[in-house]
Amino acid sequence: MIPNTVPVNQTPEEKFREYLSSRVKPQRFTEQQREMVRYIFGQHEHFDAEQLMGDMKAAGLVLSRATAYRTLAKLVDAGLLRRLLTGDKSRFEHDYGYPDHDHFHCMKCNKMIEFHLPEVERTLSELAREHGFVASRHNLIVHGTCDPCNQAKTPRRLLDLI
Amino acid sequence: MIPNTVPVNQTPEEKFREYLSSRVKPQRFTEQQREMVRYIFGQHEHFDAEQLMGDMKAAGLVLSRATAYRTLAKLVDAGLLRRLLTGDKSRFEHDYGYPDHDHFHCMKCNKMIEFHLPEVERTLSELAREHGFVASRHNLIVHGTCDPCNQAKTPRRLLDLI
DNA sequence: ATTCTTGCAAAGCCTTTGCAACTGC
DNA sequence: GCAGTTGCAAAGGCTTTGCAAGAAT
Repeated sequence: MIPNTVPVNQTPEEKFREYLSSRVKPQRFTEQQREMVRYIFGQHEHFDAEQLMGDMKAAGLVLSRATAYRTLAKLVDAGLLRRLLTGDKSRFEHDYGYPDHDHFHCMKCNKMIEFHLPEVERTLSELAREHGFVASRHNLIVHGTCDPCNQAKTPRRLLDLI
Repeated sequence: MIPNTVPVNQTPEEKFREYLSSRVKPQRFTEQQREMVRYIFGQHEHFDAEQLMGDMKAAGLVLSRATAYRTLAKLVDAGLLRRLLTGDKSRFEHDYGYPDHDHFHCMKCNKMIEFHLPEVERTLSELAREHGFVASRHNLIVHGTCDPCNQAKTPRRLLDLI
């Protein structure tokens, strides 16, 4: 449904280096940052800070919580990652080298299904223009339950019984 | 652009009472809850928990933080309020008696501008159906800067100078 | 009377930050 | 060597929760 990639002419690592060095106040590219970028772009799941640290630790890569958060913020700012607002904590996904898309979020299994609706985006930017609003990005998540979870037909839980 | 209200046949207070008494385990309607419902539906701004408590206190109505949060959760569950995910904290707005809509969120002045695009909703539910996804609600926020803030033309701040 | 709600303060959770040691450039 | 980065632990901001006292049904 969504093509897997968009052609890019730099690796995520290169793009990040470029971002860092182009700052008014140049920033440094460290080993921890390199490991994070490589690990993150070596897979394609949505993740949150805690998951990332856990997975990297399991892969023998260690970094402190502080560095994880600090670097994630830079990666978002650099346009390499996109931050998703799902309610509680921040979740991240690839931005660079991956087409724009929105999500279905399954409230049962927590899975995120990507989709892309160009006409919706066109409609939105048109409306924004009419309002004199300068749109920079949007966040669209449709909450519900996914097909597998619906098929499962688990007897619904009576939340009020407690 | 958006009609101000949708016809409803119960006051918010009545609807909340009904919700409370229809629970498997009936809940009680207290004075603090009544004050909250009346205060909230007596105005029409978007608000967060802290603002609500501050405003109510200024109006001579007191309630504890715990009660504010607990009641807001019930009001959302009852379909009276809608919870908006703007990133940091939860913001709320009327749901009952107010048409579905989405938002432009101004990143400079924090204002939220409402809009309603039926065709977008139609497109989304169609796509959901195709995926076997059962959608229950969605959250769409377009971030950017609003017309007044754009007109203001304040010299842009060099965030990197620090 | 029973059972839910309140208020307080403490704890929880995610995220940020001060500071000394460290490292990229 | 200078200036930015790391790691630790502590603090921060928003939200939830345990518990005893109070209130709704």
